[in-house]
Order: sequence, then structure tokens, then C-alpha cells
Amino acid sequence: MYKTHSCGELRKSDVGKTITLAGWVHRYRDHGGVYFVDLRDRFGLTQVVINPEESKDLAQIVSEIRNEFVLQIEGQVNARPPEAVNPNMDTGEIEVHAAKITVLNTCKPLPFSINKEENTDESIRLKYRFLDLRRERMQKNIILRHKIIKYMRDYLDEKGFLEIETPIMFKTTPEGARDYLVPSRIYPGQFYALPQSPQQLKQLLQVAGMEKYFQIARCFRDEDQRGDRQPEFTQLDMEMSFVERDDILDLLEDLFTKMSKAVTPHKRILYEPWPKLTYQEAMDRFGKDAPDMRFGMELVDISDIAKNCGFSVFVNAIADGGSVRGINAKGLANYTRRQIDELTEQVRLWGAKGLAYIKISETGEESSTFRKFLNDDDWAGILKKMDAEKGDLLLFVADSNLSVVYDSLARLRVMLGERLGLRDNDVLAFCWIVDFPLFEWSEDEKRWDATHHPFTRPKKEDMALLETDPGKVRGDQYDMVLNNYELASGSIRIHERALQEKVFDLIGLPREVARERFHQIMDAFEYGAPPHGGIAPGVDRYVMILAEEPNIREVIAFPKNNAARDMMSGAPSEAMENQLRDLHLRVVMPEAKKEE
RNA sequence: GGGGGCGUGGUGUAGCGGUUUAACAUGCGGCCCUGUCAAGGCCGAGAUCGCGGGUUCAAAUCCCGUCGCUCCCGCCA
Repeated sequence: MYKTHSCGELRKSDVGKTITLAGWVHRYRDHGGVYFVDLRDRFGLTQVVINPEESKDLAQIVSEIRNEFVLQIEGQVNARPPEAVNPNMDTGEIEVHAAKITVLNTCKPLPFSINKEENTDESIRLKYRFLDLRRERMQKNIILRHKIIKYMRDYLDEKGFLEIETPIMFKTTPEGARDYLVPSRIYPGQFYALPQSPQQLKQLLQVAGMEKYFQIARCFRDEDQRGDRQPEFTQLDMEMSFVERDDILDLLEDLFTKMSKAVTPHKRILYEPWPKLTYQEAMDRFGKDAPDMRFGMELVDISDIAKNCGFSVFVNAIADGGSVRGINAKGLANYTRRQIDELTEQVRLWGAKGLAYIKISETGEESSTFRKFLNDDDWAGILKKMDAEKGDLLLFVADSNLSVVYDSLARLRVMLGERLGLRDNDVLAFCWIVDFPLFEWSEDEKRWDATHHPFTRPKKEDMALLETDPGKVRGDQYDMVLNNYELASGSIRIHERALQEKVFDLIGLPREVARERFHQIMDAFEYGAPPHGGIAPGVDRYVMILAEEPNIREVIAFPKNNAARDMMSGAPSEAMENQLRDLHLRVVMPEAKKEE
């Protein structure tokens, strides 16, 4: 071994020991006659003291040392003089007096500093990811991620789950997201697909009698990126047999509550047990099915008053089948006209036609663009319904399209919650959203579409509606939500061939196509498939939230950039001619690029 | 596929028509310094202002195009 101790473990009780450390030069301070090196490894920092006058070798090495050199240091652990103790360091009571220093490797000047937090263009960080990962922030995130995955494995093992790997090369299922394809050399013109999730495989494992399955599963989706999306990402994929919805919810709630407390003990879980909201309730109260429940400012429906009031914007929206709803931004009555105009501009970008407001100043003075259109009763009715007090700013969106009202107010609510400091990173507000509609009408394709996926089981009490009113059927489906993010989605599955076929029929999937894509699972249903269900929490997203990072790239060791490129290796890159030949492929560039 | 933002020494920023031989911090190189821990002091090197074109007497600065990065919409069963 190159070292007897890590750089994070020496304490006062080790004083007098002769030890060897190895690590990187985090910082050095040359005082002429005395020289300090903060030596870093993954476990911490230790101050090394060097007296160059003690030997020629030491003097020589001290003149050469630079940041991020890799050193091995032999020496004695000394107590620091009382006035030199550093209470900010774990090892701050001691220092190592160097007797011998070996330079294990040198380091060129760095493209960005590792020993302090500074904003660096992300493309440079990603290009030099091996250096970026040395930084404290990244080390913390990677360690947190490890702890979370270890907790998941230990917990599920304890509960009798089996971790089972499923193939990365599988079959394309051109439902949902775009697949990544892998060309077959042996079968010209045929392709494997990388799994968007191991959905069918984990259901087949239930037919196989595994009963409790989990996997830290890599999933692949060829869609454009976002801050919380990557072309490949990791899910805690789970599936269980002989379970009902609440068996799964209870288990996951217990896991995520205990795990959050274990890995981030300083954070507070706001609700125990977690609230369960129906999809409809979540929409009505928060305008979205992944609400931030750390704060109130809930949506209020004032349509009943607005439909007959004197303000034509409101009246017309409702007459056209829409709705008028508002939020009460407590304490924002000091917003100027200009600031409200900015909010209006913002909701326009989200699809709303405008933003009506009522301001009630601290002195009780009421002002609004639409006061003059309303009689006193309607005015008072709205104020009462909105729970308006002095200092409040009430904001309303009216639209003939209810989803525009929901969406714009939901976003406005989160934006104002952020401004008002109501989104405390030390608070974790978990909740469950249940009873989603099973189908939604696709206007583009003039047919019903599965909102989750076509394997979701209709709720027992809604089974009859499959024949009469598919839009009213609720699925036995559930989402785990944390602080404005959908963390997991799952459902009880269909396990009978006849019911599965009925659902495929309803979403307009021809029998022969269903057979080609899903024959393995359809066949399996006829061989004693047990009732089963599952869920798949997003690991990257969960780590991101706990680490308080703005995007999941910060919690992935080697992520791709916004354009799905690996900035370090340059992937994707062109294939060699012989590779293409082996795979029976020819590259046809898009029209615009052909001329180059 | 569409829209917004950004691009200035290694890094982060300022400058946004002439007052700039492009500034500041940090990093880098050298010298000084025996107790620092974001050490300090002095000196120095380092940028044809992403690239191409245009407007102008004059462009880092204005316009057009292009490339790169980034955020958002579409997309993500």
C-alpha cells in the first residue's frame, strides 16, 4: 500500500505515530522557512508541514510542488500548537511533519480550479470530467448516490426481493419514446433496441414466479434533453406479485422515508404518512399532477361567481366551456404595475391569454383592472373565496381551455413560491397521486391513448366503463411525487390476455401489430400469470433533489450534454467503413448536409 | 423541428461605436517571507474579444450568417 492512513482520519490520539499518506496537493503555502501542503484524498484533507532546511531533498521537492501533484509523504503526526489548531478541519488538531516526500506524479496547470467552488462553463467541466469529479461538490454527489443505491439494495434484500438483471439488447417496442437501436451483424437489416424500461421483462419475471423483483436498471430513450433528463438514466425498477396498490405504496413510502432520513438526516419530511391525492384533486388544488406541496398558495375556482359577473373576459371563458381560477400570493401587494406586467408576460408564454389581478394594500386599499365591471356582491364573493387579506395579491387566469388555466397557474404558483422563499431545500414533501385516467383522447390520431402504458390495469369499479365511456375509466396507477418532481410512476398490471387485448383494441392497436410486438407477454398471460404490479423511481432525479442540484448531470459521473453528446470522448462518432460493412449499413446524410 | 440567452487571457467576469497600449479577480512564472490554512508582499508573462461577412472615417461594441454551449417549447407510452 502507498499509505498507512487516509487523509481524513488522523486525530489527536494519533500524535507521535510515524505514518505514510498519499494523495493530491489540494493547496500549498510557502512561507520561505516553513512550507505547508494540504494533502487531499477521497477521505479528507491533512496539513503536512515541511521544513526545507532539514534536507536538500525536501528543499528541492518543495520548489517543484504544484497543485494536484500526487505525493506520498512519510512523517510523524504532531499536535498543532494551540493557536494553530484549525476547527474547520476534521484533522485540524494535528499535522504531519514530513520526513520524506515522493512525487508519484506531476500535474499540468489546471483548466479550472479544483480547490474552490467557482462557476465554470459546463462544457469545460464535462470535457475534463475526470478533474471535475475531484471537486468536493462532485465527490459529495457521487458518495450520496452510492449511499442511496446501497440503501435500496439492503432494504429490498431485507424484504425478500431478488435483484435480477435483464438484457440491455432487447426488442424494439415502438410505443412511447424513440428507441436506441443496435444493428445486428448476423441478421442483416435487423436490430436490437435498448430498453426504455424493462417493463415487459419485469412482468415476465412475475409470470416466472420471482414474486419480488428489483433492479438498478439503466433505461434508454432517444428524446431531446432537459435538465432532469438524459438519454440514459437509472431507475429503481420493481415488480411484485400478489399485491394490491396499497401494498406497493406502503412499501415504497417506508423505503423512501427511511432512506431519506438515513442519507440526509438534516432534512425534514413534511408529511408522515404521505398524503394521497387523486389526480383530479391534485389538478384542482395545484394545477399539475406533480405538485410542490411544501407550500400552499393553492388554486381556487371562482367560476361560479365569474360566470355571471360583469367582466366579459371571465364570462366568455366560461361560456366557451372553460374556467376562471386564481391563486392568492400572500404578501405580494407591494408588486408594482411593472412587476405584474412581467408576470402577465410570463403566463402568456405558458399559453394564458392574460393575467387579471386584485391588489389589497397593507392599508386595505383595493385595486384591480376589473373592479369597475363587477357589482359589490360578486367582488366581495371573490375576495371571500380567495381568502383575501391586507397585503395580498390575487392573480387570475381565465381560459376556455381548462388545461391552460391549470398549467399557467401551476407554473406561476411555483415561480412565486420560489420568489417568496417557500421552497425550502431542507424540506421533503412527498405525496402520492392516484386514480389517473387510463386513457386520454388523442386529437391528432383521433383515438384513445394510454396515459401511462397499455399494461396498466383499469380500476375494478371502472371495468364496466371500458365498454361505455373509456374516458371515464381510471387506472390502478400511482405516481410518487417529491417537491414538484414526479419521482416514480407505477401501476397494477393487467394479467389476463382477454383484458389486455381489449385495452389494445381500445387504443386502436391492430391485433397483428400487438401480436408482433407483445406476443411474449400475451402468451405468458395464458400460462398462470399471477396478479402483479410495480413501480420505478428515478434514481438520478431523487439524488438530484437530495443533493439540491439544478440538474441530473451533476449526480451522474459521466453525463451527456444537452445535445446527447459525451463532451469528454466526443461520442457519438462516425463508424469505420468496415464496421458499417459488417453491419450491412450505409450512411445517408440528411439533405442539408449532403453538399459539404 | 422551433424560440430565447451566452461566447472577451487558463478560469470567472467588466467594457457594449472613438477617452482601451482591452480592465478586474483568480490562476500561471519569478523573487521575498518560520505558523499558515481562500496565507501575504513585490515583479512579470498571458486575449488578433468563437468564426465569416457587412455597415461606418472608426467595430469586442451595430447588422447578417455560421459554429459551439445553455435554457425553454414540441417530444419524453
